[in-house]
Amino acid sequence: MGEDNADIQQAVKVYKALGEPTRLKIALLLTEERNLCCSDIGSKLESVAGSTLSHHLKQLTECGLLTLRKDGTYIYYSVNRDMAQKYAPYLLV
Amino acid sequence: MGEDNADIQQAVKVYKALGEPTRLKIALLLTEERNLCCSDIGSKLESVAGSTLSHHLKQLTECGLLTLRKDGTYIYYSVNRDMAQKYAPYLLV
DNA sequence: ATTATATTTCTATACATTTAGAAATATAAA
DNA sequence: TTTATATTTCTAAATGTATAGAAATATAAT
Repeated sequence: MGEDNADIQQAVKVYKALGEPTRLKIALLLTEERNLCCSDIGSKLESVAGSTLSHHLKQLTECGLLTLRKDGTYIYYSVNRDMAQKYAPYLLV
Repeated sequence: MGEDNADIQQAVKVYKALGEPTRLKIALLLTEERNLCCSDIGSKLESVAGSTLSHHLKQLTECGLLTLRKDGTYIYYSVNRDMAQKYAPYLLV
């Protein structure tokens, strides 16, 4: 196996993040359109509480799949395409 | 989004299956070496009960990532490379 | 300063998952 | 037919996750 333990743990985090419907939808949204903020994303999903959304975005960010850029009160999210390419190029279709 | 709902559900299943360390290790093992049976796999992992292993293999099979071939009392597992290619080519390294 | 908006953290609850022992099933070997 | 081996299903306990409301934080606008 060419994969060391750290890499496996990283992969588990990424796949765990994508293995939940709301989060996978968020990742797909952000692959299609970059620089969406939390409330943009919220308005594109059916009724998810802000606190729930925040929790999901944190998970997607912490595994490295999303990057963020702060601007004032807003936080703009985008997918990290290198990570998507490595672990789940399915997203990039 | 080019992905329809059924495809998203399928992808969620695959990523959920891979988002757990024991299952990801099983998938990596089976990418390296095809046609391993349940107990072969068990002996390559550190102390996992047979019932637990069976449960994990079921999940990996039900999402389509693994194929199986029965031979007598044994069941030989392999990765479905098309599925791996589509959702997680990371496995194929 | 006050108010409004965006997002997070805290807290609690409901739900799902992981785990393994024990019992069950299935096939093969003696 | 009895015994051994491989795997599954059942059951229960422990742990983890998703969810959202309420309170907190942070920035911007009035």
